[in-house]
Amino acid sequence: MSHTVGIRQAQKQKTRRALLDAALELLEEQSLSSLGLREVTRAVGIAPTAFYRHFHSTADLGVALVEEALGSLHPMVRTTVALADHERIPHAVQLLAEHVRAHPTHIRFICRERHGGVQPVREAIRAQLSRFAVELRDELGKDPALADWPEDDLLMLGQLYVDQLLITASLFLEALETAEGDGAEPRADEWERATQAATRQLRLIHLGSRHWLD
Amino acid sequence: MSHTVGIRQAQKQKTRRALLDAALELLEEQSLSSLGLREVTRAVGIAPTAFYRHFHSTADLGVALVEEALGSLHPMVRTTVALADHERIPHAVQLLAEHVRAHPTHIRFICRERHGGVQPVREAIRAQLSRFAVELRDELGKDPALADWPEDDLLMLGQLYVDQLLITASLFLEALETAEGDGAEPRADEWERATQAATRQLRLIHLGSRHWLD
DNA sequence: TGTACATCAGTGAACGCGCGTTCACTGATGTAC
DNA sequence: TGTACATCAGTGAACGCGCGTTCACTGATGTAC
Repeated sequence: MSHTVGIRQAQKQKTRRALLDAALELLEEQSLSSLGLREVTRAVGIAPTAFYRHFHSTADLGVALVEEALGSLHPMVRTTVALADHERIPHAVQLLAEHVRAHPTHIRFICRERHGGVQPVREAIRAQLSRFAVELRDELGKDPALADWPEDDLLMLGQLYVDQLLITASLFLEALETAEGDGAEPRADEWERATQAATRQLRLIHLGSRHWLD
Repeated sequence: MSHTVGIRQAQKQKTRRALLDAALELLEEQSLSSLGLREVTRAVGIAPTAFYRHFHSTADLGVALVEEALGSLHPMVRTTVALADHERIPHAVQLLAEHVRAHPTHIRFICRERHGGVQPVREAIRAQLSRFAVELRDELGKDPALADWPEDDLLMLGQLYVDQLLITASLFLEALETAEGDGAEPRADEWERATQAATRQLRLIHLGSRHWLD
């Protein structure tokens, strides 16, 4: 039997998790470039110097957050595009809405730091978004309706969708913020309006793609 | 004869300009939320305390930068949409490309702070972008091809174009950054590729709008 | 199983530094007569 | 035009504070025999 994780390693993982979570919460209200290492350790309840056992710097922590926030989303892209044409957009919007409600801090972090002041983090986000665009290109290429498209047109469409989905995510985020407190439900009509707007914009892009080669 | 500006007032304006310019340059490499008041005054060559004669805080300065960066663009929107259908997109892309080359710091600032860590600045940007969307809605409503559209569909289309133009602007910015030094020319093929991508994405949206009411 | 040593996550004191803000000031510019 | 006073953009010293980073350390966990 392969030995268990080890108490020491398990505890280290737990502290690392606490650092990431505390940072994510602090980043609700500020950018990474103004996030202090001491701020994070204070929130976790450990000495400032313990930070260095886990990350070189807050920028390093930021890169880890990018992988965490976007890494798990790749499977969702593939399964969504694999759906029948008319189910795709409602499904994507629904999935995104649920994801934003489940992980609002992740989404805000990505939106904020995509063009933020910390270069390695920007690069990490750009790399992840490129991956999404390429995956979309590959999946869309399997759609019979797009069979005749050249590869770079498909990539262009993929990028368009990725950017649009990010805009949609930030729209849902704004609807969440309109809610009174932090744990409060978003106003139902606000949420519905965001869903409608997102669906229509994606539908319009979809419609454009149907006539692209006319 | 109404008396001239006054030496004192002219000098104050000049210092204010210098503060805004210095801040804009410093914001190439960082976010507003980590920009220090002392950093800005040091770059200008005045005492830190003189800052308060012009702005309450760096957030306040940021709001002023928003008005400066976006305020002057409103006329451009109206004249572009007023063009004939087939000229609109090339003209818009061309205009945007020139604007990004002429004012890269402005564009980067807006992209960065749109979702950045300083709330009053986010609000100011959101307000300006809403104005653009409304202006686009009004101008697009005059287009015979969109005559039958309900107002809120037109607004949705306006928002889609605003967001897309911002994405395009940041695409041009990235092409600029690929250039070796700061003053260097962007590589011609890089620039051309950005132009092509922008044109095609806008054309696809335009195409979608032509078939929206089918 | 027991012992002796190695590892290493987290500690706590100390450092030099730049920050935002206060305050009383200076001296050129503006204004009233 | 000349004088006496008011205004106010910019100064410079001083403050308390939190920052990132260093360093030698502790003591629980891991490992070799």
